[in-house]
Amino acid sequence: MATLLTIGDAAKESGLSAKMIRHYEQSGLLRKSPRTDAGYRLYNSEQINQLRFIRQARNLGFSLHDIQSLLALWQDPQRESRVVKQLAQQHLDEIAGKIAELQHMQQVLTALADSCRGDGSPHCHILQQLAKPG
Amino acid sequence: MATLLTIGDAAKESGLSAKMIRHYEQSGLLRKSPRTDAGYRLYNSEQINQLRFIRQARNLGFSLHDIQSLLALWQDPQRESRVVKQLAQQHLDEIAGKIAELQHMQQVLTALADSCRGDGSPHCHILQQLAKPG
DNA sequence: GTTTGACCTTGCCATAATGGTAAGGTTTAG
DNA sequence: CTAAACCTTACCATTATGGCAAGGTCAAAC
Repeated sequence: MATLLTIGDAAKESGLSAKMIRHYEQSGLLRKSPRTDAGYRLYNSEQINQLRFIRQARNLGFSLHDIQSLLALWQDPQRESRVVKQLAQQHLDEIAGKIAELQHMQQVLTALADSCRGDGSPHCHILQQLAKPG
Repeated sequence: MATLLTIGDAAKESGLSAKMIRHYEQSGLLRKSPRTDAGYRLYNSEQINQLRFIRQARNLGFSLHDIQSLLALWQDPQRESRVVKQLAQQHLDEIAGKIAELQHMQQVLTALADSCRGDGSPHCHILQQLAKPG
């Protein structure tokens, strides 16, 4: 059965917002969807699957740019899994980089916060440290 | 000695870019700096210190919004260190949240990547998983 | 004294991904 | 027939930063 959903229902089905779906279409991530006579977008189950794919990739932190590649690979029966894995690995490297950066901030700031009494007095190592020229 | 620096030198001294300094001024983070007759901004050593303060806070990931508060606290001799510590703790919570989120992505994606052969064949668990309805 | 290069100025546009709002058309249920 | 709940487009906002362009200024070299 070729059930066709309007964008609101497609949003509910996919876990995206209608706003995002329109945005993805406009930015070329999705092909333009067919419309009713009144101009309402319609989505079939294949397109719903695409939307779900996008949502899951977003949940893994992939950029829309990367997702465009992932979608293309997904739809290419001739793809080499090497390419997909490479994309994933690249993204993992990025994630690891961000984690490291955040952990560094965490470490430094935790040390500072620990040495701040946090009471009613104005003395505070955090401000003191931020004010140091280093 | 009241050495006055132009914005380029202030940028070098502080580790910020001239663009950022102008932006900080325009967004109210910094007071409007005095100008030469020709309209060039001039910075004295106190303002250079402020710029350094901002850079260090940025390095710890504080938003410009938070930095505005930090600057105000820094310049208030009546501050209570409690307030500073609270700000820091709040930011630490945010950092921890982001780290957790990234680590979750890392974990899931690593598992997927590990189960992708990454060779010349089209078979790929990563795409398979992204395509699953869950 | 003029030229040249390195500065400075403002203003506008771009990024990434999303949300909000407004003004207006459509469909459906009462 | 009307009201609610949809849909449409278009524009603006967010966050922090970079880039570019058109034009003014300053210092040094010629």
